[in-house]
Amino acid sequence: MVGLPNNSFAHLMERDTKTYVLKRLVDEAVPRKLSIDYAAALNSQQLAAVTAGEGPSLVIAGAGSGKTRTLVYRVAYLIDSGIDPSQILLLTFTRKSSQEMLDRAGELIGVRSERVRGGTFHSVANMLLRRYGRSIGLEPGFTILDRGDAEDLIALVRSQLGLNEKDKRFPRKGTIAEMFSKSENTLRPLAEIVVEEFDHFSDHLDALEQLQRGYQASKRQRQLVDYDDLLVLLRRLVMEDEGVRRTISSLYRYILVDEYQDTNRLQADVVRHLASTHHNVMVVGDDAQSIYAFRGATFKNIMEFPALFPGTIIYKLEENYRSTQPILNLANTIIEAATERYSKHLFTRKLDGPLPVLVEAAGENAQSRFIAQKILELREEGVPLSEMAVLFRSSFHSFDLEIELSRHGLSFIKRGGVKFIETAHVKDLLAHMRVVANPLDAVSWHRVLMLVEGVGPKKAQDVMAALVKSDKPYHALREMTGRSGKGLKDLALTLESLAGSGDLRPAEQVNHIYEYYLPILKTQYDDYPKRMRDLDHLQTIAEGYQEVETFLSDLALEPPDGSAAGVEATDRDDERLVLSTIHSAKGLEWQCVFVIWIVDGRFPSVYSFSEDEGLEEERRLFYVSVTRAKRHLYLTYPINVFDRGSGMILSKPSRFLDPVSPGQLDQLVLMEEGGRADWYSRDDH
DNA sequence: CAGAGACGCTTTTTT
DNA sequence: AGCGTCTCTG
Repeated sequence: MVGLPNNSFAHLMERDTKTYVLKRLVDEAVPRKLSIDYAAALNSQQLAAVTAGEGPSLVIAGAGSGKTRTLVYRVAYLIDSGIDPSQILLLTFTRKSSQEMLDRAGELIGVRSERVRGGTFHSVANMLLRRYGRSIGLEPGFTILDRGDAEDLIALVRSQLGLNEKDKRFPRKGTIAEMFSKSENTLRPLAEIVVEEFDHFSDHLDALEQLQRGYQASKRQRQLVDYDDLLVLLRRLVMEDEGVRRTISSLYRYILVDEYQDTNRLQADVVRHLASTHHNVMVVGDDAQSIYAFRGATFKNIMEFPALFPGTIIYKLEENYRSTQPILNLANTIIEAATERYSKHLFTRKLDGPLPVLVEAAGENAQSRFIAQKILELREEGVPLSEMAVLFRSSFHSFDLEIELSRHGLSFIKRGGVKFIETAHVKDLLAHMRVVANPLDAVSWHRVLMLVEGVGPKKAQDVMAALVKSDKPYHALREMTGRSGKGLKDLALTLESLAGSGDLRPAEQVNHIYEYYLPILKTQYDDYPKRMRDLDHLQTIAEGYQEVETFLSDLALEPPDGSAAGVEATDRDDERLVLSTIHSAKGLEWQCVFVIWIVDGRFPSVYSFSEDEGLEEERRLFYVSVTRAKRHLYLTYPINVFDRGSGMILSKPSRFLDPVSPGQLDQLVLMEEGGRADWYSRDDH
C-alpha cells in the first residue's frame, strides 16, 4: 500500500482475497507536498482508503461511516497528487449526489475539481453513446424513453402486432415493461423471468417474446433508447468495439463508483471494461444497504468484486458518526439476522441518547395524528423542521399523513412517488418538443396526435404512416383533411414554428407549445389551473438550458426533485419537513426520523413473503431506514388494518423487530384525550 | 370511428 | 386512483 502512514491494515483484509504486490506510483505522480492535511481530517480507516495506491480497491462503508467524506477526499487526493481531474470519473447513484461531492471536493482543492467527470451510470452512458454510439448504429440525436414512454411504445407495438386480443388475461403494459426490464438488467432470457416470477403469464410466453422482439426493433428503427438500453448499449459498445473501449478507458484513468451494492451485472460489466486498461477502480458500498434488487441490482457484485478484480485491497469504514448508540444497537440487531454479508461491526462515540420508540396506533389516522403532534412538540424543543423526516416503504403510505400535516399547518416536501415530470400535462407538452427533436419518435407523435380534436387511435396510426412516407412531415400534416383537419393544421403550424425559426431555446419552445396547448388542457382537465402552474414550473426549468437536446435528456435522466403535489408548495420557506420513500432517503440523514407502517404485511410487504431473497431485501431496507436517524427514532405501526391483497387484518409489528429485546426500545400505546382508547374515533376516510 | 361514461381490478421501490 | 374494457351515442 503506497502512501500509507503505516502498514497495519492487513488485518482488514479477509475472506479469500489473494495478495498482490502493488507497485509504487510513478514518481511524478507522487506529490512532493500535499496541500491538505489528510491525516488530521480523517480517521485511520478513511485515510487508508483515501490514500490508496493504484489498482482496484473495495471500500466497505457502514451506514453513517463517512462514506461521502471519504470519496470527496479521495477525489481531492487524486487531484492533489497531480492527476488530471478530467481523467477522474465519479459514478454515483443520483446526479445530485455527484454534484454535491464535487462541490465539496472543490472546497478542498479548488476549481480544478470542476473538471472531474461525474454522474449516474445512465447519464454517463447517455453522454458516451451520443459521442461513440455510431459504431453500434445509434445516431447522436436519439431520444430517451422514460418508463411511461416505454410502456406506451410497448402498447403501440402490441396493437400493431395484433396481440391485444382481449380473449385471455394478457399482462398489462406496466407488467410487460417490468418483465422486459428485468430480463435486460439481469442478462437473462425473458422465458426464465416469466417462468420464475410471472408464472401465471407463462401461457403467453410466445406472444411476449414476439412483443419483445417487436419492441426492440421499433426502438432501434426510431432512434429510441429506454433506461435499460442506456446500460445495455453502453455495455455492448465497450465489449464489442475494442477501439472505443480503449479510447474511453484511457479517457478515464481513475474510476470511482459510489453505492456499488446497488449496481447490476450490466453496470459491473461496464466498470470492468472501462477499467480494462488500468484497473484503477475504487468502489464504495455497503452490502447491508443493497435495496435495488427489483431492478436487477445484486449485492453479489460487491461480494464478488475482489474475485473479478484480482489484487483488490479491501478497506472497511466502521466508525459511525451519525447515530447514537441506542439507535445503532437496534440497527445492528436488525441486520444481524441477515444471511449473507461482509462482517463488520459499527461503533460510535455518541453513547448517550434516547431509546428508539415503538408506537402502536389504533389505526392509520391515529398514526398520522401522532406524527403531526410529535413533530410540533419536537419543533418546540428546538429541532428544526428541516431536521425531521418521515420514511415509508411505499409512496402511497403517506397519503393520510399528508392530509393531517396540512391540517396542522406543517409544510413538507415529498420525495419519491409520482414525479412532476410524469404527470400527463407535462408529458403532453414535452411530447411536442420531442417530435421536433426526433421526427421518428412514434411515442411522442402518438401522444401529440391523440390530443387533437377528432383524432383517435385509428386516425393517429394513419397520420403516422403518412408522416413516415413524407420527407416534409409538417407539410403532410397540413394536407390532412376530414373531421380533424383543422386541428392538425394548427398542430402543423405550431410544430413548424418550432422547427423552422432556427434554434429556438428550450424556454421559447415551451412558450410556443404552451400557447397551442392551453385550450387543449382546459378541455381535458377540470383542474387545469393547478396543472398550469406545473407548466409554469417547467418553463422555469427550461430557462436554465441552452439546448433542447440536453433539456430533454436531463429531464428524463434526472427528473427534478419532489413529487407532483410538492411542486406547488415550493419556495415558500426552506423550513420544511421531508416525507420520503426509504429508497429515496438513501444516503441522507436527519436528527429525527419517523418510520411509519412498520406493520407485518406492509413492511415487509406481503409480496416479499414468498421468497427468501425478497424478505432479505426488505430487511436491508428496514436497516437503511433506521440508520438514517441521528438522535430520535420513532417506529410506528397501526393495528386493525385490513389488507385487501391478502384479505387479512394486519395488527402485528414488523417481523424484523422480533429479535429486538424489550430493553432496546421504548414502547408507546396511543390513547385519546380523556383516557379512552382511540379505536372508535378513527379513520373517517 | 371518436369520445364519454360506467365498472371492475389491482396496488412497491427507481434510473 | 388509474387503467383497461365495454357500451352507447353521434
